[in-house]
Amino acid sequence: MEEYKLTKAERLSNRSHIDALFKKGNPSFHAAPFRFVWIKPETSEVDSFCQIIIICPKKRYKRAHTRNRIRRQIREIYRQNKNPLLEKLKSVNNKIALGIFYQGADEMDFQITKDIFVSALLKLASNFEKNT
RNA sequence: AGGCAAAAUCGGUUAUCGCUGAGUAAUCAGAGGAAAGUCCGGGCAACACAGAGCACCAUACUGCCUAACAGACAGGAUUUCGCAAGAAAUACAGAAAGUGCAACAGAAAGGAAACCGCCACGGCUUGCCGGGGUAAGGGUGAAAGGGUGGAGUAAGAGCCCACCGGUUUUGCAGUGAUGCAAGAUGCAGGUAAACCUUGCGGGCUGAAAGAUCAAAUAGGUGAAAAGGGUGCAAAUGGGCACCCGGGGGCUGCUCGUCCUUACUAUGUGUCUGCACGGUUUUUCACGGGUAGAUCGCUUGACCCUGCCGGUGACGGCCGGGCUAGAUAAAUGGUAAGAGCCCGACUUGUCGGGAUACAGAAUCCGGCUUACAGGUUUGCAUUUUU
RNA sequence: UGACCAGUCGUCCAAUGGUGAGGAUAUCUGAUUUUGAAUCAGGGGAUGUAGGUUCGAAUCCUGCCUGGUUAG
Repeated sequence: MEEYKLTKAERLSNRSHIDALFKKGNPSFHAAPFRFVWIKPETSEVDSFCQIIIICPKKRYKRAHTRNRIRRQIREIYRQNKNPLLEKLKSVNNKIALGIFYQGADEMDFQITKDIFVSALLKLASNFEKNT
C-alpha cells in the first residue's frame, strides 16, 4: 500500500515537540544542500510514523517568495519519495520527528535536488536499521 | 525605427498527483498592484475618564470632499522657466512677544559706525595735521538699515517730491484665501527644516488586542475523614492491654495472622481525658489559569452595470454579485497543445522561455518605493515618401 | 505584529552648522639595517543614497537603502 498524501498529521506542528527537536535532536548527517535532524518523540500519541518540518532560514533567504518556493518544492519531493523511509520505520515500529534544513542556492533545480534528497532519505533509513 | 517620460494593465487552456477552505456528497473556490516599506489616517477591541491647565507629539494659504488624513479636488499667493500664451514647484502662520546665531573678511553684522572718500572750518612747513559734518561713490561680505530719478545742500541724507515696492485704513467684488480702486504712512535687514509663540488636533495600548471552553502538574478557597467501647495505670503524668469497626500486607478467594488508625512545640482553654485552633495526609467540590481548542476572521466606509446631482474630488438611487482565510502558516510538481517572446537557419520549421517587481497573517482609505513585456499618450532624434 | 537606534578612510573612533573632515591602526613609498622587525619621514584613501532648508550641511528636515537592538 503506497500513499502519496501529506496530511497535517505528518507535519510537525506542536511547539514543544519542535523545541525538543532543536534542543535534544540527534545531529545527523549533511547531504549537499540538505541537513537532517531527528528525534524520537517522548509521547506515543502521534498518529503518523514520521513528522517532518522544513526549515529555510530567513537569515539566508531574505525574500519571502524565495523561502516559500523552496519550502514548497522540498515538500513536493518528500511527498513523492517518502514511502521507503516510512516502510522501514513501520517494520521496526519507530516514530520520529524529522527536521529538514535547506542551505543551497536561491534558485534550485528540481530534478537534481530530487536525486540528492532521495539518496539522503535512503541513507537515513539504513542508519535507522542499525540503531535498532 | 529605436530612445526617454507618464498613464492604465499585470496573458493563459486542458489533464493528472497533492495542499487549504466550504459542502452530507457530487463538486466549487484559492495571493497583489503594489499583498512590500510600516510613513500617515480610521474602523474594531481592552483599559481609563468631573472640568481646566502644564508637558510631549503632530500639523499650518482658502474653500470643498471624506469615517478620517500629512490624501484628493477646485482656487489664491509666491518662486522658477518661458518673448508670450502658459507650465512646473511650494514644510505657504508669526522675526514689532522674548532668547539666541551669523566663521572668515570688513570701519560696522543691528535703533550702528566711518577704512578709502566728499565737504566747509582752524592751523601751518601749501599738502599735510587737527577737531567737526556727511554717507552719494569705492572697498568687504551670502547679507550693509527700501529702489530709481529729481529738488535741495558747503557736501550730503525720505530731509522733501514723483514713480515703483512694502505696511496699513476705507470702499467695491468674492463663501473665503485674495484681488481692484482710493487714501494714509517716510518704512529697524536675515534665520523659526535655531529655541520659541499662536491657532487647530491627539486619553492610552494594539488582533500575540480581546471573548468563550479547558487536560496534566503545582498552588489557592471551602467541606468531610483520621473512629467507638471497656478495664487498668498515672499528676515530675497524659500511657498500656483487650474488644468492635475502617484501611493495608501475606493468598486466586475465604479463614487466619501481622501492621496501621497520624502529629501538635514550654499553642490556648479546661481538667479527665476532652474541646478549640494549627500541621500533614486522603477524598470531594469550587474558582483562577498554562498547553490546547473555538470565536475575533472576512458581508465590507465591498465589487459590477445603469441613471441622477456636482466644474471636480465625490455623493445619492435602482438592480445584480459574494470574490483567500491559513496558524511552524495552504497556491506546488509533471505532461500536452493554440497564441506570445527570444535565437538559429530559412520564410515555416527547429530549439528555448513562461518570466519583471514580488507572497495575504485583524480589516479598510491614502502616501512612498520596486517593476519584464506588450498597449495608449506626449517629447525629442534618425531614415524614407 | 509593533517600538527604537545607527550608518564617517580597509578597521576602530573623533569633529558646537563655518579653515583643506581629525586621530589610532592597516596599506604604499623612502630612510635606517647584510635582511627583516621596531623606529623616523612622506603619500594615497572616507561623511550610505536622492532631494530640500541655509551665504554655507558629516551635522538640520524629508523620502529611500543597509545593518542592528528590543517587547510578547
